[in-house]
Amino acid sequence: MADGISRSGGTEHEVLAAVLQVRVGSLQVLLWQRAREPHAGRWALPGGRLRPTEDVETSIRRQLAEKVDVQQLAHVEQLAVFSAPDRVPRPPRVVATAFLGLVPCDVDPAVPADTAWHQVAELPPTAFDHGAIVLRARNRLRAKLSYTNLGFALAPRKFTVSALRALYSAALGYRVSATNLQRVLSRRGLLEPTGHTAPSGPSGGRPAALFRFTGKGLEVTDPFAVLRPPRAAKDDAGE
Amino acid sequence: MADGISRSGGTEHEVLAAVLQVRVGSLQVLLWQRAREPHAGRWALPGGRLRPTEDVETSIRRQLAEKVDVQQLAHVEQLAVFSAPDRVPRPPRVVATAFLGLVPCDVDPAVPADTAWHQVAELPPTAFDHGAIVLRARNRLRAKLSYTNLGFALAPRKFTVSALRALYSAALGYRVSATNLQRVLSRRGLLEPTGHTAPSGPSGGRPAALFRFTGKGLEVTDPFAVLRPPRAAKDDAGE
DNA sequence: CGGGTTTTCGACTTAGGATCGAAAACATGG
DNA sequence: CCATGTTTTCGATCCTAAGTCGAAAACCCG
Repeated sequence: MADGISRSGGTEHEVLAAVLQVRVGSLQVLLWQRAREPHAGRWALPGGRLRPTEDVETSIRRQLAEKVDVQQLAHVEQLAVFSAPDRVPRPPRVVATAFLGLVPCDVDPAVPADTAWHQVAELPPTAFDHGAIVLRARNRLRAKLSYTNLGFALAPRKFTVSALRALYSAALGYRVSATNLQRVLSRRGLLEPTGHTAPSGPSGGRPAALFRFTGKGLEVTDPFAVLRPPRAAKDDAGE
Repeated sequence: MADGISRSGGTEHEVLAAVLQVRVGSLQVLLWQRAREPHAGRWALPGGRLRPTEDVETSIRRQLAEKVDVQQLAHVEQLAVFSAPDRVPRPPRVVATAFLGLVPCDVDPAVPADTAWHQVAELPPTAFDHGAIVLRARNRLRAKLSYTNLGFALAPRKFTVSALRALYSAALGYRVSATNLQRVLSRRGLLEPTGHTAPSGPSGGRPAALFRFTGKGLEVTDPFAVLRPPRAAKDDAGE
Protein backbone atom coordinates (compact mmCIF):
# COMPACT_ATOMS: atom_id res chain seq x y z
CA MET A 1 0.00 0.00 0.00
CA ALA A 2 0.90 3.60 0.17
CA ASP A 3 4.29 3.72 1.63
CA GLY A 4 5.33 7.26 1.00
CA ILE A 5 8.85 5.98 1.13
CA SER A 6 10.42 5.01 -2.13
CA ARG A 7 11.79 6.47 -5.29
CA SER A 8 10.37 7.29 -8.66
CA GLY A 9 11.57 10.70 -9.78
CA GLY A 10 10.57 12.74 -12.75
CA THR A 11 8.07 14.92 -10.89
CA GLU A 12 9.01 18.45 -9.97
CA HIS A 13 7.08 20.61 -7.57
CA GLU A 14 6.59 24.34 -7.90
CA VAL A 15 4.67 26.95 -5.98
CA LEU A 16 2.76 29.77 -7.65
CA ALA A 17 0.84 32.71 -6.29
CA ALA A 18 -1.95 34.79 -7.69
CA VAL A 19 -1.33 38.04 -5.87
CA LEU A 20 -4.42 40.22 -6.06
CA GLN A 21 -4.86 43.88 -5.32
CA VAL A 22 -7.52 46.44 -6.05
CA ARG A 23 -5.90 49.23 -8.05
CA VAL A 24 -7.60 52.17 -9.64
CA GLY A 25 -10.96 50.60 -9.01
CA SER A 26 -10.38 47.19 -10.51
CA LEU A 27 -9.12 43.87 -9.27
CA GLN A 28 -5.65 43.20 -10.62
CA VAL A 29 -3.11 40.41 -10.48
CA LEU A 30 0.66 40.49 -10.51
CA LEU A 31 2.18 38.82 -13.58
CA TRP A 32 5.58 38.72 -15.17
CA GLN A 33 6.33 38.28 -18.83
CA ARG A 34 8.32 35.21 -19.79
CA ALA A 35 11.44 35.86 -21.81
CA ARG A 36 12.32 32.26 -22.57
CA GLU A 37 10.56 29.34 -24.14
CA PRO A 38 8.27 27.71 -23.55
CA HIS A 39 5.56 30.29 -23.76
CA ALA A 40 7.99 33.17 -24.28
CA GLY A 41 6.17 36.48 -24.25
CA ARG A 42 3.22 35.15 -22.29
CA TRP A 43 2.43 36.27 -18.77
CA ALA A 44 3.06 34.02 -15.81
CA LEU A 45 2.46 33.96 -12.09
CA PRO A 46 5.35 34.58 -9.74
CA GLY A 47 6.70 31.51 -8.03
CA GLY A 48 9.29 28.88 -8.50
CA ARG A 49 10.51 25.52 -7.43
CA LEU A 50 10.12 24.11 -3.99
CA ARG A 51 13.37 23.69 -2.12
CA PRO A 52 14.12 20.53 -0.18
CA THR A 53 14.05 22.17 3.24
CA GLU A 54 10.99 24.38 3.02
CA ASP A 55 7.28 23.71 3.04
CA VAL A 56 5.08 25.25 0.40
CA GLU A 57 3.98 28.21 2.52
CA THR A 58 7.54 29.14 3.34
CA SER A 59 8.52 28.67 -0.26
CA ILE A 60 5.90 30.93 -1.76
CA ARG A 61 6.66 33.64 0.77
CA ARG A 62 10.36 33.41 -0.03
CA GLN A 63 9.78 33.55 -3.75
CA LEU A 64 7.47 36.51 -3.51
CA ALA A 65 9.74 38.43 -1.17
CA GLU A 66 12.85 37.57 -3.11
CA LYS A 67 12.02 37.81 -6.76
CA VAL A 68 9.18 40.25 -6.71
CA ASP A 69 9.30 42.87 -4.03
CA VAL A 70 6.16 42.02 -2.14
CA GLN A 71 6.81 42.10 1.56
CA GLN A 72 3.52 43.63 2.43
CA LEU A 73 1.26 40.74 1.68
CA ALA A 74 -1.65 40.98 4.06
CA HIS A 75 -2.79 37.43 3.47
CA VAL A 76 -1.61 34.22 1.89
CA GLU A 77 -3.51 30.97 1.67
CA GLN A 78 -3.38 27.74 -0.25
CA LEU A 79 -5.64 27.65 -3.25
CA ALA A 80 -5.33 24.25 -4.86
CA VAL A 81 -2.97 21.83 -6.52
CA PHE A 82 -2.77 21.96 -10.29
CA SER A 83 -1.44 18.72 -11.61
CA ALA A 84 -2.58 18.00 -15.14
CA PRO A 85 0.25 15.90 -16.60
CA ASP A 86 0.59 18.21 -19.58
CA ARG A 87 0.19 21.50 -17.78
CA VAL A 88 3.74 22.28 -18.80
CA PRO A 89 4.48 21.19 -22.35
CA ARG A 90 7.78 19.38 -22.02
CA PRO A 91 9.05 16.95 -19.39
CA PRO A 92 9.82 16.85 -16.62
CA ARG A 93 6.31 16.94 -15.29
CA VAL A 94 5.63 19.77 -12.82
CA VAL A 95 2.96 19.78 -10.14
CA ALA A 96 2.04 23.20 -8.80
CA THR A 97 0.67 24.29 -5.47
CA ALA A 98 -1.17 27.53 -6.10
CA PHE A 99 -1.70 30.26 -3.53
CA LEU A 100 -3.91 33.28 -3.19
CA GLY A 101 -2.11 36.40 -2.02
CA LEU A 102 -3.69 39.73 -1.11
CA VAL A 103 -2.14 43.18 -0.97
CA PRO A 104 -3.81 46.20 0.64
CA CYS A 105 -4.81 48.85 -1.84
CA ASP A 106 -2.73 51.61 -0.27
CA VAL A 107 0.68 50.23 -1.13
CA ASP A 108 2.41 50.05 -4.49
CA PRO A 109 5.22 47.55 -4.24
CA ALA A 110 8.18 48.03 -6.51
CA VAL A 111 8.33 45.33 -9.14
CA PRO A 112 11.01 44.25 -11.61
CA ALA A 113 10.96 45.43 -15.19
CA ASP A 114 9.32 42.30 -16.54
CA THR A 115 6.53 42.42 -13.99
CA ALA A 116 3.25 44.31 -14.06
CA TRP A 117 -0.29 44.39 -12.76
CA HIS A 118 -3.10 43.26 -15.03
CA GLN A 119 -6.82 43.41 -14.67
CA VAL A 120 -8.21 40.04 -13.73
CA ALA A 121 -11.21 40.74 -15.93
CA GLU A 122 -8.98 41.32 -18.93
CA LEU A 123 -5.99 39.00 -18.76
CA PRO A 124 -3.26 39.08 -21.36
CA PRO A 125 -2.18 35.76 -22.90
CA THR A 126 -1.10 33.63 -19.98
CA ALA A 127 1.49 30.89 -19.74
CA PHE A 128 0.62 27.28 -18.92
CA ASP A 129 -2.52 27.03 -16.78
CA HIS A 130 -1.88 30.28 -15.00
CA GLY A 131 -4.99 31.89 -16.37
CA ALA A 132 -7.14 29.26 -14.74
CA ILE A 133 -5.30 29.73 -11.48
CA VAL A 134 -6.01 33.44 -11.50
CA LEU A 135 -9.71 32.78 -11.99
CA ARG A 136 -9.76 30.31 -9.13
CA ALA A 137 -8.07 32.89 -6.95
CA ARG A 138 -10.63 35.50 -7.86
CA ASN A 139 -13.49 33.13 -7.12
CA ARG A 140 -12.04 32.16 -3.80
CA LEU A 141 -11.64 35.79 -2.86
CA ARG A 142 -15.20 36.61 -3.84
CA ALA A 143 -16.64 33.74 -1.87
CA LYS A 144 -14.63 34.51 1.21
CA LEU A 145 -15.43 38.20 1.18
CA SER A 146 -18.99 37.22 1.96
CA TYR A 147 -18.54 34.90 4.89
CA THR A 148 -15.21 35.87 6.39
CA ASN A 149 -13.49 39.12 7.28
CA LEU A 150 -10.97 38.64 4.50
CA GLY A 151 -11.71 42.17 3.38
CA PHE A 152 -9.14 43.44 5.84
CA ALA A 153 -6.42 42.11 3.57
CA LEU A 154 -7.51 44.36 0.73
CA ALA A 155 -8.04 47.50 2.78
CA PRO A 156 -5.56 49.94 4.26
CA ARG A 157 -5.23 50.04 8.02
CA LYS A 158 -7.62 52.98 8.18
CA PHE A 159 -10.30 53.65 5.65
CA THR A 160 -13.65 55.28 5.11
CA VAL A 161 -16.79 53.32 4.52
CA SER A 162 -17.09 54.56 0.98
CA ALA A 163 -13.52 53.52 0.25
CA LEU A 164 -14.31 50.09 1.60
CA ARG A 165 -17.43 49.96 -0.50
CA ALA A 166 -15.35 50.72 -3.58
CA LEU A 167 -12.97 47.90 -2.65
CA TYR A 168 -15.73 45.37 -2.24
CA SER A 169 -17.39 46.48 -5.43
CA ALA A 170 -14.19 46.08 -7.39
CA ALA A 171 -13.39 42.68 -5.95
CA LEU A 172 -16.90 41.31 -6.21
CA GLY A 173 -17.70 42.79 -9.57
CA TYR A 174 -21.00 44.35 -8.62
CA ARG A 175 -22.25 47.36 -6.69
CA VAL A 176 -22.65 47.10 -2.99
CA SER A 177 -24.51 49.37 -0.67
CA ALA A 178 -22.28 51.36 1.65
CA THR A 179 -24.98 51.58 4.28
CA ASN A 180 -25.52 47.88 4.41
CA LEU A 181 -21.85 47.04 4.22
CA GLN A 182 -21.09 49.15 7.24
CA ARG A 183 -23.96 47.82 9.26
CA VAL A 184 -23.25 44.19 8.44
CA LEU A 185 -19.56 44.39 9.18
CA SER A 186 -20.20 46.38 12.32
CA ARG A 187 -22.68 43.93 13.71
CA ARG A 188 -20.26 41.13 13.09
CA GLY A 189 -17.84 43.02 15.24
CA LEU A 190 -15.32 43.41 12.43
CA LEU A 191 -15.47 47.16 12.00
CA GLU A 192 -14.32 49.70 14.52
CA PRO A 193 -14.33 53.52 14.35
CA THR A 194 -10.96 55.15 14.95
CA GLY A 195 -12.53 58.39 16.11
CA HIS A 196 -10.79 60.39 13.41
CA THR A 197 -12.15 61.64 10.14
CA ALA A 198 -10.74 61.91 6.66
CA PRO A 199 -10.55 65.31 4.95
CA SER A 200 -13.52 65.92 2.73
CA GLY A 201 -13.03 65.77 -1.01
CA PRO A 202 -12.49 68.60 -3.49
CA SER A 203 -16.20 68.98 -4.08
CA GLY A 204 -17.04 69.29 -0.43
CA GLY A 205 -19.28 66.92 1.40
CA ARG A 206 -19.32 65.71 4.90
CA PRO A 207 -15.93 64.39 5.99
CA ALA A 208 -15.98 60.62 6.30
CA ALA A 209 -15.19 58.85 9.54
CA LEU A 210 -12.18 56.56 9.51
CA PHE A 211 -12.60 52.93 10.46
CA ARG A 212 -10.31 49.98 10.96
CA PHE A 213 -10.81 46.27 11.05
CA THR A 214 -10.72 44.72 14.48
CA GLY A 215 -8.02 42.11 14.83
CA LYS A 216 -10.14 39.03 14.63
CA GLY A 217 -7.74 36.95 12.60
CA LEU A 218 -9.49 35.21 9.79
CA GLU A 219 -12.70 33.98 11.20
CA VAL A 220 -15.65 32.47 9.51
CA THR A 221 -18.36 34.91 10.42
CA ASP A 222 -21.16 32.59 11.28
CA PRO A 223 -21.50 30.45 8.21
CA PHE A 224 -25.05 29.38 8.67
CA ALA A 225 -27.50 28.22 11.17
CA VAL A 226 -29.02 24.87 10.37
CA LEU A 227 -27.82 24.00 13.78
CA ARG A 228 -25.57 26.17 15.68
CA PRO A 229 -23.83 24.94 18.79
CA PRO A 230 -25.47 27.35 21.23
CA ARG A 231 -22.64 29.79 20.74
CA ALA A 232 -19.23 28.26 20.55
CA ALA A 233 -17.12 25.81 18.57
CA LYS A 234 -15.19 27.27 15.72
CA ASP A 235 -12.19 25.39 14.45
CA ASP A 236 -10.14 26.39 11.49
CA ALA A 237 -12.86 25.82 8.91
CA GLY A 238 -10.09 27.09 6.67
CA GLU A 239 -10.57 27.20 2.95
CA MET B 1 12.52 33.82 -12.44
CA ALA B 2 10.24 30.92 -11.96
CA ASP B 3 10.79 28.75 -14.91
CA GLY B 4 9.05 25.59 -13.95
CA ILE B 5 11.37 23.86 -16.35
CA SER B 6 14.50 22.41 -14.91
CA ARG B 7 15.75 19.59 -12.75
CA SER B 8 16.25 19.17 -9.04
CA GLY B 9 14.88 15.80 -7.93
CA GLY B 10 14.63 14.45 -4.46
CA THR B 11 10.99 15.39 -3.98
CA GLU B 12 8.32 12.75 -4.23
CA HIS B 13 4.62 13.43 -4.48
CA GLU B 14 1.90 11.34 -2.92
CA VAL B 15 -1.84 11.61 -2.68
CA LEU B 16 -3.79 10.76 0.47
CA ALA B 17 -7.47 10.67 1.26
CA ALA B 18 -9.39 11.00 4.46
CA VAL B 19 -12.48 8.99 3.58
CA LEU B 20 -15.27 9.82 6.00
CA GLN B 21 -18.52 8.04 6.68
CA VAL B 22 -21.10 8.15 9.42
CA ARG B 23 -21.34 4.67 10.90
CA VAL B 24 -23.36 3.63 13.91
CA GLY B 25 -23.96 7.21 14.80
CA SER B 26 -20.42 8.53 14.71
CA LEU B 27 -18.15 10.05 12.12
CA GLN B 28 -15.47 7.59 11.13
CA VAL B 29 -12.45 7.53 8.86
CA LEU B 30 -10.91 4.74 6.85
CA LEU B 31 -7.37 3.83 7.99
CA TRP B 32 -4.97 0.98 7.38
CA GLN B 33 -2.34 -0.29 9.75
CA ARG B 34 1.23 -0.06 8.60
CA ALA B 35 3.18 -3.29 8.66
CA ARG B 36 6.56 -1.87 7.78
CA GLU B 37 8.78 0.80 9.19
CA PRO B 38 8.70 3.67 9.52
CA HIS B 39 5.76 3.95 11.85
CA ALA B 40 5.01 0.23 11.77
CA GLY B 41 1.82 -0.52 13.64
CA ARG B 42 0.45 2.98 13.33
CA TRP B 43 -2.58 3.81 11.28
CA ALA B 44 -2.31 5.62 7.97
CA LEU B 45 -4.54 7.12 5.32
CA PRO B 46 -5.04 5.28 2.04
CA GLY B 47 -3.17 6.72 -0.87
CA GLY B 48 0.07 6.36 -2.68
CA ARG B 49 2.43 7.88 -5.12
CA LEU B 50 1.44 10.03 -8.02
CA ARG B 51 2.11 8.44 -11.37
CA PRO B 52 3.67 10.44 -14.19
CA THR B 53 0.60 10.40 -16.41
CA GLU B 54 -2.19 11.16 -13.97
CA ASP B 55 -3.31 14.26 -12.15
CA VAL B 56 -3.91 14.15 -8.42
CA GLU B 57 -7.68 13.66 -8.67
CA THR B 58 -7.28 10.72 -11.01
CA SER B 59 -4.57 9.32 -8.83
CA ILE B 60 -6.49 9.36 -5.58
CA ARG B 61 -9.51 7.79 -7.26
CA ARG B 62 -7.35 5.06 -8.70
CA GLN B 63 -5.67 4.35 -5.40
CA LEU B 64 -8.92 4.22 -3.51
CA ALA B 65 -10.63 2.00 -6.04
CA GLU B 66 -7.61 -0.23 -6.45
CA LYS B 67 -6.16 -0.78 -3.04
CA VAL B 68 -9.13 -0.22 -0.83
CA ASP B 69 -12.44 -1.23 -2.30
CA VAL B 70 -14.20 2.11 -2.35
CA GLN B 71 -16.00 2.59 -5.61
CA GLN B 72 -19.00 4.24 -4.11
CA LEU B 73 -17.45 7.51 -3.06
CA ALA B 74 -20.14 10.11 -3.29
CA HIS B 75 -17.74 13.03 -3.20
CA VAL B 76 -14.04 13.74 -3.48
CA GLU B 77 -12.38 17.12 -3.18
CA GLN B 78 -8.95 18.53 -2.62
CA LEU B 79 -8.21 19.42 0.95
CA ALA B 80 -4.73 20.88 1.12
CA VAL B 81 -1.08 20.24 0.49
CA PHE B 82 0.95 18.97 3.40
CA SER B 83 4.58 19.70 2.84
CA ALA B 84 6.54 19.99 6.06
CA PRO B 85 10.04 18.88 5.09
CA ASP B 86 10.13 16.35 7.91
CA ARG B 87 6.61 15.05 7.59
CA VAL B 88 8.10 11.70 6.71
CA PRO B 89 11.13 10.89 8.81
CA ARG B 90 13.69 9.73 6.26
CA PRO B 91 14.53 11.06 2.82
CA PRO B 92 13.43 11.35 0.17
CA ARG B 93 11.17 14.19 1.05
CA VAL B 94 7.49 13.57 0.23
CA VAL B 95 4.89 16.23 -0.44
CA ALA B 96 1.29 15.10 -0.05
CA THR B 97 -1.89 16.33 -1.65
CA ALA B 98 -4.68 15.44 0.75
CA PHE B 99 -8.28 14.82 -0.23
CA LEU B 100 -11.58 14.61 1.53
CA GLY B 101 -13.71 11.65 0.50
CA LEU B 102 -17.29 10.97 1.56
CA VAL B 103 -19.21 7.70 1.56
CA PRO B 104 -22.98 7.46 2.03
CA CYS B 105 -23.99 5.85 5.28
CA ASP B 106 -25.97 3.04 3.66
CA VAL B 107 -23.05 1.19 2.11
CA ASP B 108 -20.37 -0.88 3.78
CA PRO B 109 -17.52 -1.28 1.36
CA ALA B 110 -15.36 -4.36 1.67
CA VAL B 111 -11.91 -3.50 2.93
CA PRO B 112 -8.65 -5.44 3.13
CA ALA B 113 -7.58 -7.15 6.33
CA ASP B 114 -5.27 -4.35 7.42
CA THR B 115 -7.93 -1.70 6.94
CA ALA B 116 -10.65 -0.53 9.32
CA TRP B 117 -12.91 2.34 10.24
CA HIS B 118 -12.04 4.45 13.24
CA GLN B 119 -13.92 7.17 15.04
CA VAL B 120 -12.57 10.56 14.11
CA ALA B 121 -13.16 11.69 17.68
CA GLU B 122 -11.00 8.86 18.99
CA LEU B 123 -8.17 8.22 16.59
CA PRO B 124 -5.64 5.47 17.18
CA PRO B 125 -1.93 6.36 16.91
CA THR B 126 -1.52 7.72 13.41
CA ALA B 127 1.42 7.64 11.06
CA PHE B 128 3.22 10.77 9.88
CA ASP B 129 0.94 13.79 9.83
CA HIS B 130 -2.13 11.76 8.95
CA GLY B 131 -3.87 12.63 12.20
CA ALA B 132 -3.76 16.32 11.35
CA ILE B 133 -5.08 15.57 7.88
CA VAL B 134 -8.06 13.75 9.31
CA LEU B 135 -8.88 16.71 11.51
CA ARG B 136 -8.65 19.08 8.60
CA ALA B 137 -11.00 16.85 6.67
CA ARG B 138 -13.49 16.81 9.50
CA ASN B 139 -13.37 20.57 9.82
CA ARG B 140 -13.87 21.05 6.13
CA LEU B 141 -16.84 18.73 6.18
CA ARG B 142 -18.41 20.53 9.11
CA ALA B 143 -18.01 23.94 7.56
CA LYS B 144 -19.40 22.85 4.22
CA LEU B 145 -22.38 21.07 5.70
CA SER B 146 -23.58 24.48 6.77
CA TYR B 147 -23.32 26.43 3.57
CA THR B 148 -23.46 23.83 0.83
CA ASN B 149 -25.56 20.79 0.08
CA LEU B 150 -22.63 18.49 0.76
CA GLY B 151 -24.89 16.50 3.05
CA PHE B 152 -26.05 14.52 0.06
CA ALA B 153 -22.72 12.75 -0.01
CA LEU B 154 -23.25 11.33 3.47
CA ALA B 155 -26.87 10.33 2.99
CA PRO B 156 -28.41 7.42 1.11
CA ARG B 157 -30.38 8.15 -2.00
CA LYS B 158 -33.59 8.10 -0.02
CA PHE B 159 -33.84 8.93 3.63
CA THR B 160 -36.13 10.19 6.33
CA VAL B 161 -35.72 13.54 7.96
CA SER B 162 -34.83 12.00 11.28
CA ALA B 163 -32.17 9.85 9.64
CA LEU B 164 -30.76 12.96 8.04
CA ARG B 165 -30.84 14.72 11.37
CA ALA B 166 -28.85 11.87 12.90
CA LEU B 167 -26.29 12.16 10.10
CA TYR B 168 -25.83 15.88 10.56
CA SER B 169 -25.62 15.48 14.31
CA ALA B 170 -22.91 12.86 14.01
CA ALA B 171 -20.89 14.81 11.49
CA LEU B 172 -21.23 18.16 13.22
CA GLY B 173 -20.83 16.86 16.73
CA TYR B 174 -23.85 18.56 18.21
CA ARG B 175 -27.59 18.11 18.19
CA VAL B 176 -29.58 19.58 15.39
CA SER B 177 -33.29 20.16 15.19
CA ALA B 178 -35.05 17.94 12.71
CA THR B 179 -37.77 20.50 12.17
CA ASN B 180 -35.38 23.27 11.33
CA LEU B 181 -33.13 21.07 9.24
CA GLN B 182 -35.98 20.04 7.02
CA ARG B 183 -37.33 23.52 6.65
CA VAL B 184 -33.96 25.06 5.88
CA LEU B 185 -32.94 22.46 3.34
CA SER B 186 -36.35 22.51 1.74
CA ARG B 187 -36.42 26.23 1.34
CA ARG B 188 -33.02 26.11 -0.25
CA GLY B 189 -34.51 23.75 -2.78
CA LEU B 190 -32.20 20.91 -1.84
CA LEU B 191 -34.73 18.51 -0.37
CA GLU B 192 -37.47 16.79 -2.31
CA PRO B 193 -40.15 14.37 -1.11
CA THR B 194 -40.24 11.06 -2.98
CA GLY B 195 -43.89 10.51 -2.15
CA HIS B 196 -43.15 7.21 -0.42
CA THR B 197 -42.86 6.53 3.27
CA ALA B 198 -40.55 4.37 5.33
CA PRO B 199 -42.00 1.62 7.51
CA SER B 200 -42.47 2.74 11.05
CA GLY B 201 -40.09 1.45 13.67
CA PRO B 202 -40.53 -1.46 16.08
CA SER B 203 -42.08 0.77 18.71
CA GLY B 204 -44.66 2.19 16.39
CA GLY B 205 -44.90 5.84 15.55
CA ARG B 206 -45.96 7.64 12.47
CA PRO B 207 -44.19 6.36 9.37
CA ALA B 208 -41.64 8.87 8.11
CA ALA B 209 -41.77 10.32 4.65
CA LEU B 210 -38.83 9.55 2.39
CA PHE B 211 -36.89 12.39 0.86
CA ARG B 212 -34.05 12.73 -1.57
CA PHE B 213 -31.61 15.45 -2.42
CA THR B 214 -32.30 17.30 -5.61
CA GLY B 215 -29.48 17.09 -8.09
CA LYS B 216 -28.04 20.52 -7.60
CA GLY B 217 -24.42 19.54 -7.87
CA LEU B 218 -22.35 21.09 -5.16
CA GLU B 219 -23.62 24.57 -4.86
CA VAL B 220 -22.86 27.18 -2.34
CA THR B 221 -26.28 27.84 -0.91
CA ASP B 222 -26.25 31.56 -0.62
CA PRO B 223 -23.25 32.26 1.56
CA PHE B 224 -24.15 35.69 2.79
CA ALA B 225 -25.65 38.87 1.74
CA VAL B 226 -23.41 41.87 2.23
CA LEU B 227 -24.27 42.49 -1.33
CA ARG B 228 -25.89 40.00 -3.48
CA PRO B 229 -26.01 40.41 -7.22
CA PRO B 230 -29.79 40.74 -7.51
CA ARG B 231 -30.13 36.99 -7.96
CA ALA B 232 -27.48 35.41 -10.07
CA ALA B 233 -23.75 34.93 -10.41
CA LYS B 234 -22.36 31.85 -8.81
CA ASP B 235 -19.05 30.52 -10.02
CA ASP B 236 -17.26 27.59 -8.55
CA ALA B 237 -16.51 29.21 -5.19
CA GLY B 238 -14.96 25.83 -4.64
CA GLU B 239 -13.32 24.95 -1.39
C1' DC C 1 -60.46 1.37 20.99
C1' DG C 2 -57.31 3.82 24.29
C1' DG C 3 -52.25 4.55 25.40
C1' DG C 4 -47.58 5.06 23.74
C1' DT C 5 -44.47 6.56 20.02
C1' DT C 6 -42.67 8.98 16.25
C1' DT C 7 -43.23 12.13 12.63
C1' DT C 8 -45.05 16.26 10.58
C1' DC C 9 -46.74 20.69 10.20
C1' DG C 10 -48.13 25.18 11.43
C1' DA C 11 -47.57 29.42 14.33
C1' DC C 12 -44.71 32.41 16.68
C1' DT C 13 -40.32 34.57 17.94
C1' DT C 14 -35.98 36.32 16.90
C1' DA C 15 -32.11 37.72 14.15
C1' DG C 16 -30.02 39.82 10.45
C1' DG C 17 -29.81 41.54 5.65
C1' DA C 18 -31.99 45.21 2.09
C1' DT C 19 -33.80 49.60 1.23
C1' DC C 20 -35.00 54.31 1.81
C1' DG C 21 -34.94 58.85 3.21
C1' DA C 22 -33.85 62.44 6.25
C1' DA C 23 -30.33 64.77 8.79
C1' DA C 24 -25.50 66.04 9.50
C1' DA C 25 -21.23 68.12 8.01
C1' DC C 26 -18.43 70.25 4.80
C1' DA C 27 -17.12 73.34 0.44
C1' DT C 28 -18.10 76.76 -2.80
C1' DG C 29 -20.12 80.80 -5.06
C1' DG C 30 -22.86 84.70 -4.93
C1' DC D 1 -22.82 85.41 5.48
C1' DC D 2 -26.24 82.69 3.41
C1' DA D 3 -28.01 79.56 -0.19
C1' DT D 4 -26.79 75.61 -2.78
C1' DG D 5 -24.64 71.35 -3.82
C1' DT D 6 -22.16 67.28 -2.27
C1' DT D 7 -21.03 63.46 0.50
C1' DT D 8 -21.47 60.90 4.57
C1' DT D 9 -24.09 59.09 8.39
C1' DC D 10 -27.82 57.32 10.90
C1' DG D 11 -32.33 55.91 12.03
C1' DA D 12 -36.74 53.61 10.58
C1' DT D 13 -38.94 50.20 8.04
C1' DC D 14 -39.42 45.99 5.32
C1' DC D 15 -38.52 41.42 4.41
C1' DT D 16 -36.31 37.07 4.34
C1' DA D 17 -34.81 33.29 6.92
C1' DA D 18 -33.33 30.85 11.02
C1' DG D 19 -34.77 29.10 15.93
C1' DT D 20 -38.35 27.34 18.94
C1' DC D 21 -42.48 25.32 20.47
C1' DG D 22 -46.43 22.63 20.63
C1' DA D 23 -50.30 20.47 18.74
C1' DA D 24 -52.01 17.28 15.36
C1' DA D 25 -51.27 13.29 12.41
C1' DA D 26 -50.23 8.53 11.67
C1' DC D 27 -48.74 4.35 13.12
C1' DC D 28 -48.08 0.16 16.70
C1' DC D 29 -49.65 -2.64 20.38
C1' DG D 30 -52.37 -4.73 23.87
